[in-house]
Amino acid sequence: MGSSAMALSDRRESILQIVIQDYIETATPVASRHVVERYALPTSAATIRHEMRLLESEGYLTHPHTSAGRVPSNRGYRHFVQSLMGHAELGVAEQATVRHQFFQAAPAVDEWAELAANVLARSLGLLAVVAPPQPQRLRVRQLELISLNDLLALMIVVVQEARVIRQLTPLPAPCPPEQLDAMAHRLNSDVNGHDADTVRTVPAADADEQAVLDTLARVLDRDVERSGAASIAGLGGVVGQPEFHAEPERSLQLIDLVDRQAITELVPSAALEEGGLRVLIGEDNPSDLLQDCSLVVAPYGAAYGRAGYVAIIGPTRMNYSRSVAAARFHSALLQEMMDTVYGGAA
Amino acid sequence: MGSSAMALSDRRESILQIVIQDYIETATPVASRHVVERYALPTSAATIRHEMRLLESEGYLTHPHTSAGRVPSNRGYRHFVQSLMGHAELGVAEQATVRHQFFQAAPAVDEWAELAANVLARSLGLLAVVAPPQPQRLRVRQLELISLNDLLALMIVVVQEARVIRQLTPLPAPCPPEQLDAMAHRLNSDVNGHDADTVRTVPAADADEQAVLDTLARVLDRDVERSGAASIAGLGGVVGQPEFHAEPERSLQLIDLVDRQAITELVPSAALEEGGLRVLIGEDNPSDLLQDCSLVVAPYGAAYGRAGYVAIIGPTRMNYSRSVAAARFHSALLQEMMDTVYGGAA
DNA sequence: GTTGGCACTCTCAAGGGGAGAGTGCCAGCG
DNA sequence: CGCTGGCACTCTCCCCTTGAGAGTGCCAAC
Repeated sequence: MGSSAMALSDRRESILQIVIQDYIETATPVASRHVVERYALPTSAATIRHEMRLLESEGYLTHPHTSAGRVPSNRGYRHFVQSLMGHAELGVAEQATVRHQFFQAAPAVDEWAELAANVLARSLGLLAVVAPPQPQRLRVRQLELISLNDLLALMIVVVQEARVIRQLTPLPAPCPPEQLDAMAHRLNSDVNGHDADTVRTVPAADADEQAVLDTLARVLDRDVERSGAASIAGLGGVVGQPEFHAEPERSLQLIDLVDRQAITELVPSAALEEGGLRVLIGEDNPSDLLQDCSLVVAPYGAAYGRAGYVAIIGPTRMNYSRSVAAARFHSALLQEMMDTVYGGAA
Repeated sequence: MGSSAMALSDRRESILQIVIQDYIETATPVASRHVVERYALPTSAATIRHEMRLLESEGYLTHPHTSAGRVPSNRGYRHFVQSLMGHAELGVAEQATVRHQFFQAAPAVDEWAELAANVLARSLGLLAVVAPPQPQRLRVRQLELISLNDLLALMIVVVQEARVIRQLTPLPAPCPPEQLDAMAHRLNSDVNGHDADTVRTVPAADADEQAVLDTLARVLDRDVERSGAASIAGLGGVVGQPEFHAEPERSLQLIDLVDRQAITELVPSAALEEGGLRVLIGEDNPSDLLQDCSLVVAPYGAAYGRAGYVAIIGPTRMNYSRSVAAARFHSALLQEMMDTVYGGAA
């Protein structure tokens, strides 16, 4: 495995960087001759071969077979991400466009997550998973009751955790629209800021009010479970990558996971705890499915419960620089959106 | 092409039925010997071969190549669907389970569509697309304004067409919560029952009110476009089918279409106009992508605008009996749900 | 009308070069 | 002492061939 402590010489580092960037771009093993020609290096192919050999003996590169060019190993990618890739930012114009789209969208975390996933998937061509934060409890911000008929009301609850909940509520006693309106007004001050538990302690004036409060409490409980359905986009882009072409079963597994909304299982919760952006490469990932894949995770919204995250999944050969920049930008934007719109109440 | 008018003999019909059912089940061309053995027919393989040859000359069966068994042609499938397959219904227990799930869900067409797509995809193992009806216009039923801060309000619009719209609204002049509340109350009677066009004619008392009305009108217009985002599920099941294994590019196209939410384009609007359930087989379909696929479409909710639909997409080799039964059941259920919950207002 | 027999056709999987691509190493050179 | 050109070596990939297997189509007989 070579001496992992020894620093790489400058030239060797830049060769490593070239090999990785070229491989990221072309998806084919990169040959010594290709390197000198394309990058107009002042050395011969033989010299590059020599350096590549050393890089391989130190574990940064591999060899699919004897007569193939070099391919970055996971260790190579890791070094690249830590030291070689630099720190890119999204272009100003792109930032502005995305920001604009967000302020156009309906003001709910789920919508933002959906939008973020779509934008990320499209701009990176990779799989994007965006999960809203999971509140531990939901607190009422505003309660509305809309009469559908005398015995059925539509309840709308805006909660402080950036969600709007809708629920049908049967009424035990007939209740005309105006009366329902009055009830909503009355209850609003009683339940404002309350969570499921404290809503249960609010006294009710009559049977209808009791029914509404019961439903409200139940719904607050239920939505804690249900909330945070992650948005997923970009499946087409990722299974179109050459690494998936070779192994159709892997593609199928991935498709199935996405279809069943179960890729969230692939994002290890440990990655969220530190709070910073993380890059998991190859075997860092818990699942076999992602052995040749990398995962970029950026958490956000920890103040609103269990943190949500922006995750990018793609082959280890992904463009880390862009992915990291995009994930960082979107997580920050989501955080900002939540703070602006719902922050005052958190 | 043989005499299309001539009726098939009883024996030939039952051989056709056996071949189609066997092929649906096994996905491999069915050989004459296989038929006599598996179904214990009182004739020899040679006789079956003879009949198959006639069925082929009449266009009901085909031949992948000289030494392969028979495969149903599109015409064969069509005949099967029309005359041979019978009329199945979903099991009572299954009906009850699904019904229960629907009444548990949040009361909005989009949620129901999502649920229906998931249930269908899971139970059939095929691609399910469920689109809510598209209203021609949205009419306000109730308007709520929630103050986020002095310059930003959260607008919630309940419309008569079974939807709840949320939108952020910047306010030109600072407006404290109580004042906003009063404005909502005042506006509510002005806009109730109005659509985008008539909302624009409502006079505003001040700049903030104008801003709110503008946003409202814009949002009503925008959501007419946006509404009816179809729910899609079951991609995993369908690309796992053997017919897609052979052609990865086709799978990719399909995945991409699903990913971009664009499969709705594959459902020809002509199929919705008659109002009844339709089965489109192979070249009946407008898109090249579905050449070896069939589409089962069941419209619903035409009373609420342009009709929504329940669509099942799978290889022509799909289980038509189950697909048709399931599509019929779900479209009826969706219709029923809409009528129960929003019917009074339509 | 039905049947067994048989020749015929086509697919599919396995095996065998030949071309091409790259490396590893070495001897020589600045 | 590091760099370079040269060259043998290895491995993949593609094409071709070959043989086994599967099913049919047809025919002559019942």
